[in-house]
Amino acid sequence: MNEVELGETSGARRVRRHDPERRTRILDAALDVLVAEGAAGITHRKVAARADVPLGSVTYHFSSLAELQAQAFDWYVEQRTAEFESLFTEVEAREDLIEVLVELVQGGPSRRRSAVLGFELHLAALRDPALRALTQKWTRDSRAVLSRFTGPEIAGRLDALLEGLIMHALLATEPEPREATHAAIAQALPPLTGRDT
Amino acid sequence: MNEVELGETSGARRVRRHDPERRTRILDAALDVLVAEGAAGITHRKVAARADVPLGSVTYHFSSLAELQAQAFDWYVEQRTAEFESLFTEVEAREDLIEVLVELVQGGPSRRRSAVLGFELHLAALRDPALRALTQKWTRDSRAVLSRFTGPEIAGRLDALLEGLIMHALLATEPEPREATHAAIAQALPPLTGRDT
Amino acid sequence: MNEVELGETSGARRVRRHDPERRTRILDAALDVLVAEGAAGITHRKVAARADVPLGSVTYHFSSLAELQAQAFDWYVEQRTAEFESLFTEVEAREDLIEVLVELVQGGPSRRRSAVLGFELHLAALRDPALRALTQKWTRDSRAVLSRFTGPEIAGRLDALLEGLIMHALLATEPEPREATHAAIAQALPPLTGRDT
Amino acid sequence: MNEVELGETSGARRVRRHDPERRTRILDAALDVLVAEGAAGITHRKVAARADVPLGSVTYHFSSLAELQAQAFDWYVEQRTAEFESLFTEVEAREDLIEVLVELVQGGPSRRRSAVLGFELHLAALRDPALRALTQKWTRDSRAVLSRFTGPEIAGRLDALLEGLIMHALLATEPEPREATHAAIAQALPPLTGRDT
DNA sequence: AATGAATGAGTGTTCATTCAT
DNA sequence: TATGAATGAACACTCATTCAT
Repeated sequence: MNEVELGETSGARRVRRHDPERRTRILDAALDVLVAEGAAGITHRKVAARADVPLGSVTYHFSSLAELQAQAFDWYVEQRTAEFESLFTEVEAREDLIEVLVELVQGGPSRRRSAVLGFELHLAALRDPALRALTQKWTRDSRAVLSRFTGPEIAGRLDALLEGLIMHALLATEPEPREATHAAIAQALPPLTGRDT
Repeated sequence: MNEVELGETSGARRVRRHDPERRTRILDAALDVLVAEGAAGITHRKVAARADVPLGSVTYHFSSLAELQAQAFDWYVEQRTAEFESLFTEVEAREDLIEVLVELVQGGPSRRRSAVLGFELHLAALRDPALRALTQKWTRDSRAVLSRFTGPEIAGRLDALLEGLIMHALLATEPEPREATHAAIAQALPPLTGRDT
Repeated sequence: MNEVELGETSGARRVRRHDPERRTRILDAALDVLVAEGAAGITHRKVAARADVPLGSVTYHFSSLAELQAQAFDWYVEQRTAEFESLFTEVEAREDLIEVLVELVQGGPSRRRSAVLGFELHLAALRDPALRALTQKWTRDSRAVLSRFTGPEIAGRLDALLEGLIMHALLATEPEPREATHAAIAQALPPLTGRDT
Repeated sequence: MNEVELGETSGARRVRRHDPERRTRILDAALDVLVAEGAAGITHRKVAARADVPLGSVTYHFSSLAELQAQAFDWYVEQRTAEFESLFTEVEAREDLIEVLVELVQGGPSRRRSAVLGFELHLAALRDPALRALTQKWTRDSRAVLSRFTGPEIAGRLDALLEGLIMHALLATEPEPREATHAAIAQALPPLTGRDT
């Protein structure tokens, strides 16, 4: 809807005829660099190399490095929100919910990239008000999903708890026992309200 | 004798021949820069300017920027651990504990610097194993303090919850109501075990 | 069209948009610096200044200073080999050969640059195996040229003798008499074998 | 004679009561660095580290880096001249002389340090007139020693040849056969004149 | 006599960004 | 539309040298 092949007149992002996924490939590469080296390490050159595109291609598609970073975070949140939502499609009972959240926290290396990016975004947003709009929307969306099961108040607490648990899991040398995570989440989660019981 | 503490009128730097606190001043300056600009923004020059010492002085006292950063984080944790511990000296009943923790989360701009540095350290530690030793010791110490009131298991959950609440507080545009924070902490905190009831 | 070769009056640098010989100019400048200040004195900035290009241009064309030095030496050997070969095109008799070699040793300031660079290369090659490949090719080529007149064994000795004579000539405050050089070379050169007598 | 324990009044170098060999140890360390890294690599710090003395000790004993280098070369030539002279004490016949010189050229890694330093000095002297006085004295002395066996003219040629042979030996990946070196020297060496036949 | 602290100049290198093509 | 060449600012770091002690 907001992307047209031809005839665009506004200043909105163009779509290229050839290699239409180049933009996304660059964004993914930027996220890769972000995970690997942190916000300090992101440069046009590294992103270009990782995306396997010429240097000029990066500066062509993104008017500045800050813009590239911002759009990469946009893209990240977009993906992560969808993924987060999809986790709950089959949740029916309280125990299902707990199980999903435990998996979210414990989810091994596969979840690491995602988690690291989340914290990078949070920290970047501390200093960049433009990004703060994004984190707020993200938080709101996450809580909304949880709220469907818990009500808004519990959702907020749960969200904070998950954040802390994930950070600790990332930093721990040896993984927390699954039962401990389970107990922590269960304690925060009274009998479900919401669409089901 | 040839150096006067007071009466400096110009902004120009004085010759400081004997300056035994220079190291610490540089470390504090590094933390200031870290708060203001993040790990990405720390440079010898900015630190030197903030500490009001010549550039060469920073490289003289710290053999590399990584080393400076590491020692700054050490210094931060040392201070913060002491401060954290002192918060609990007068805690006697469950409600005291809750109150202290709510204050920790809500504590306004005065606590901002401290909190931001904590998250910067966490993020840096994700990539630097040397820093991970520091975060682990820090986490261990924090939990030990909490454990005196709650037992180890609850302490762990509580610590995670606090981490998440603080991050959300930092990012929120308008502060969470104090009651919400209170309720979240209270929920995580069963009747006290430990040295008192 | 918008750039004029002549008529530059100020020392200021012009914008040079299309400058296909820039690489070579940088290499020549590097050799100039090498002659003037030795391997110890070569820096990006000096080379840039001598080549009349911006600093960034040097680092753009050569990925490191070592690479610049290596390519400069390559370029030097390429030129010098050709020059060396051309010296012998008209040599027919033994006396012609001697005369050419005497000139090689005695050849005044015009030859100084070339000779100094040769020794710089030798010394650099002592520590850098990559350069050693270059000196070996160079030595092989030089000897091959001499061999056409003398056979390989004599060529080797002659080559060593010339090297020593040139070094001494460079270091002497007053030039060796031409006859002494002549005699030294003549002694090392038995009746010619090779393509002529 | 030129070094007194006490009561020095002139500006000449002092002798320290403690650690009287520190000066020489520093000079040897400087030569080590020179061999290892070339003239480009010599710094106060590296020399101090190699000599295992404090940084201040180097600047205390030598008023500048150039002075340190110059005195290191002095010290080198002094040692090498003595060593060179001693090589010939037992030379009686032409074949002895040849044998000594072949050994000089072929002498393996043990001679490498010495040879490298010789070329470093030559190259440095190309640009520093003060050092040129030293190289000239050195050359004169070497030739004088050879002259005792060969007469001055032959000594000069021989000296040049040796220089070239040594350089080639240093740069060659596989050593020249001993016979080739022998033949080269023998050819340059007519029946001996001098103190013996 | 001896040395560690200190500093400003200078190094190689990386980089965001601009621009001609 | 797309890109390689280009450049000036900034970076981390090294260093010779000075100086108080």
